[in-house]
Amino acid sequence: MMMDLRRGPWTVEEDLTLINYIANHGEGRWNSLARCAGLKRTGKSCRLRWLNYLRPDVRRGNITLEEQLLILELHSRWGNRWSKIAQHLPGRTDNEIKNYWRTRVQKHAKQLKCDVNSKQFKDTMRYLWMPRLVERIQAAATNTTTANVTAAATSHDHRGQFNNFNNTTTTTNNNNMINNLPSNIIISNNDFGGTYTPENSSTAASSDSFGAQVSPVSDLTEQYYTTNNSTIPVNNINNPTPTTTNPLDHQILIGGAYYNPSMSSNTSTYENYSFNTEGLIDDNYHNFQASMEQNSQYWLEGVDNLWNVEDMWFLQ
DNA sequence: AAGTACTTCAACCGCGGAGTG
DNA sequence: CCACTCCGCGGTTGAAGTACT
Repeated sequence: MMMDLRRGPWTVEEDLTLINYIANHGEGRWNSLARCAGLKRTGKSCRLRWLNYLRPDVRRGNITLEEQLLILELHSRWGNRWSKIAQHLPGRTDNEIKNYWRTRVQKHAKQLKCDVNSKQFKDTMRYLWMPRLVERIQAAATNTTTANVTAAATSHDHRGQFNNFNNTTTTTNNNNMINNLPSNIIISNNDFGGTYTPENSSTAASSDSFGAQVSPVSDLTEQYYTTNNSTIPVNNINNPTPTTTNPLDHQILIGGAYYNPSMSSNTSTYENYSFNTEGLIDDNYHNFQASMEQNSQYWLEGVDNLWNVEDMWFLQ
């Protein structure tokens, strides 16, 4: 029989009912859960409400710089695989990341009058946006060790009204946030001289943890060896020539600059690149900057209304 | 102050895959 | 196999909030 099902925003009472039911019976089997709990909602709706909102470990508040960096990085690898990306951002939901991408990233692309998938926009992200994010993360980490991130409840947040769970202020040390980056994104202030140790890299790619900077991060970094100070594509250990075509497969971040072999000329071998001790800058990066200057009028016009106040660091 | 445009994000929808009988 | 149900994912919508004129 088809009982009348509710739709639209959830009420406090419905939230309470769902929370209490799951506290007593656990989650899963959503259709029967909805029925047994007496909720006039579809199982789907209950699942969504729980996973995206009521779940105790859902992380609220603004997307941090580190999370932004991660989203850009992971999206460049996996595209719109939101749930997969979300797995690497503890407490964030696929919905939230998807919303972030659509409202922020796609907006910027639109304002630049280019497609998010275009090379132009990807280069902008890779050579300007992401390095700048890294710089800001570094700056934040060195400027203060007491900076806190507070997860603020929104006006839609019912949870604080009826229980104590998840109402603690989330306080995160910036150094810890940096440690939470995946190990193939290394923030480093020095040169390319990280010591490669095979035993560190090994095949033990079993952990999804972001904490260990000396071990590969599962499927993200199968092709990487990671050291304390640098991340080196496996291809480059004994063979200087990249063997895959995905530019990001070979992207290395050292000294706050992205090194991306495949951004270079047709003869993209690693020998083409020069490293320095301040940061690793390749010829392409210079070329890109040069072309940016050449097109400064275009870019500045675009950039002028491209970034909101929060993003004004971009211009400096 | 009021009207309008824009932004955000919670929630919905359709689809495809997995499981089951 | 086939039919059916359930679940999870990605795309989309629209209400509420905010900014702008």
